[in-house]
Amino acid sequence: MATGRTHRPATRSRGIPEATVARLPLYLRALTALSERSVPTVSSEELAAAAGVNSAKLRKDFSYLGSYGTRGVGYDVEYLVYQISRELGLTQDWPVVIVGIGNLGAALANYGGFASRGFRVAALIDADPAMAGKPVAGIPVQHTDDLEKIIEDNGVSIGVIATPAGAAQQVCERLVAAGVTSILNFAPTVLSVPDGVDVRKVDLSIELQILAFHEQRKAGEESASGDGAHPAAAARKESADQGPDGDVPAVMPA
Amino acid sequence: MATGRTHRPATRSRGIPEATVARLPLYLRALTALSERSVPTVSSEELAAAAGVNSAKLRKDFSYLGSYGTRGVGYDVEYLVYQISRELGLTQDWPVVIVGIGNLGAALANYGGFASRGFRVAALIDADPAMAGKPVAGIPVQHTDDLEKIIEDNGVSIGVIATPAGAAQQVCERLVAAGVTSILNFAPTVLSVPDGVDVRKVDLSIELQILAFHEQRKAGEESASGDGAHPAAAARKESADQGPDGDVPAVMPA
DNA sequence: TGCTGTGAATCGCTTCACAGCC
DNA sequence: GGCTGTGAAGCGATTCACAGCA
Repeated sequence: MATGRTHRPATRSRGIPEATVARLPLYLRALTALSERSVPTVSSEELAAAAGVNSAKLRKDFSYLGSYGTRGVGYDVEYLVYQISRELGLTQDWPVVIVGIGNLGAALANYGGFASRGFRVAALIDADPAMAGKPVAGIPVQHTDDLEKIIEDNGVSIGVIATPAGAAQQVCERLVAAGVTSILNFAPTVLSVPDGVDVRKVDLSIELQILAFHEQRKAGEESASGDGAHPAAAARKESADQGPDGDVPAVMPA
Repeated sequence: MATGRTHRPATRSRGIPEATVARLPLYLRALTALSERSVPTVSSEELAAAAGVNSAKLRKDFSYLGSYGTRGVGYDVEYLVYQISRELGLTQDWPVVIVGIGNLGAALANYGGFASRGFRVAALIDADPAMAGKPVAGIPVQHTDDLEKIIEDNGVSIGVIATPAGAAQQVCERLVAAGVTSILNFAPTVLSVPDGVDVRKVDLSIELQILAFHEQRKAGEESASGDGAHPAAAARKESADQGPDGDVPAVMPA
């Protein structure tokens, strides 16, 4: 137990702010779309609009990576795609295991965006013996008993937990003991992990509760400002920050 | 219930920081677990540990809601559960529609945590005519053509988008035009919405990319500190901030 | 001229440390 | 003595505004 204040300046090593790291994937997606349309260059203004952030923030973000733009012109799309991919570590392939092949786990396994960029589903693992061998998304499900062997054989360092809440902590411990150092947790539980292991979580009901809070507030205000009333087609605004991204806390730092 | 409620929330629910709102669901979950175990009171220290945050932050968070604790003692569990639920708007029922009943949409529909607290799946909507009438999680899927009618008939103000990226913006516009003012977006796209509509997004591949960044960094450092090597059973640390929660940007404000 | 890159100002959240009350 | 509630300090992220360069 870490009682002794292990004060670590959070983001040590390379000085890219967490908030910036969390936005890089957004930029990358926007850039990839531009690349597919063979657009050669973009201005910070255009790219920011496509990524749903403001341009000053984007320029500041990029300034942490280096000086990849050209004054008076903008950014070379292909070059930026490469630089960001490299920065995010997507130029290599990351084998990933998914543990817990229920509804959600199966949906994740089938999710296309997985393989698309740098990630590969190396194995599916479930505790139900009846699932063993059954293929999901073309990959045979393996039993939890073999978890350690699977992790080691495939050199997996990223694990996805999609088990029920009750099983998550134990699965987490086995993953970590077997060598996994990054975990994406879909189970509605707080995971305890040793230093050096990163955890990110995705939780539907938390997101809904946050929306409900704001929804309730809207209902309470009701017609404070003059406009409002007709949300339909009219003015549209690029949402400044959608959801859990622009976030900061991100990962538990090593 | 009701121990020290001598005070009224002097600071009416105006200025609750987004970061605090994003943590309330976490506290609520921890408190609910305590409640089920019939624990009558908790200290900020204990509750903070259960929620995976630090105790000063928790106390500060609660101070925005009012003075619900008792000095020298702690917080009354039942009373706090009620206060936080009320603050989050969970004392009322929120009908929710899910649009896009593919793998993910179906998994969401089946997700238990949905109904558990304040939310009810009012309808499932899909563009595929072949899906129409087919029950998923006991609820018959309806066709997109009837989207507007469904929203209005059920008084839905929260929508979940689980469609492919290409369809998301259009679905979003129809939801908003029909009266939805909060959207949870699972499609990997930036949604444009009018002022007054909140959007939160959940994106698997973004989370993975953020993990990959840190993973790559770890591989680069390698052997900076002496220990390492045996991540197994030893020291375990309550992750300070797991994933997209402790976040701030949250919702696009009205 | 136009757009990037960045110091400086600002904002908001977190953390500290202790006063206040049980 | 113990634990909450909170002013104040600290810190990171955002935003501003403009210098610098193609």
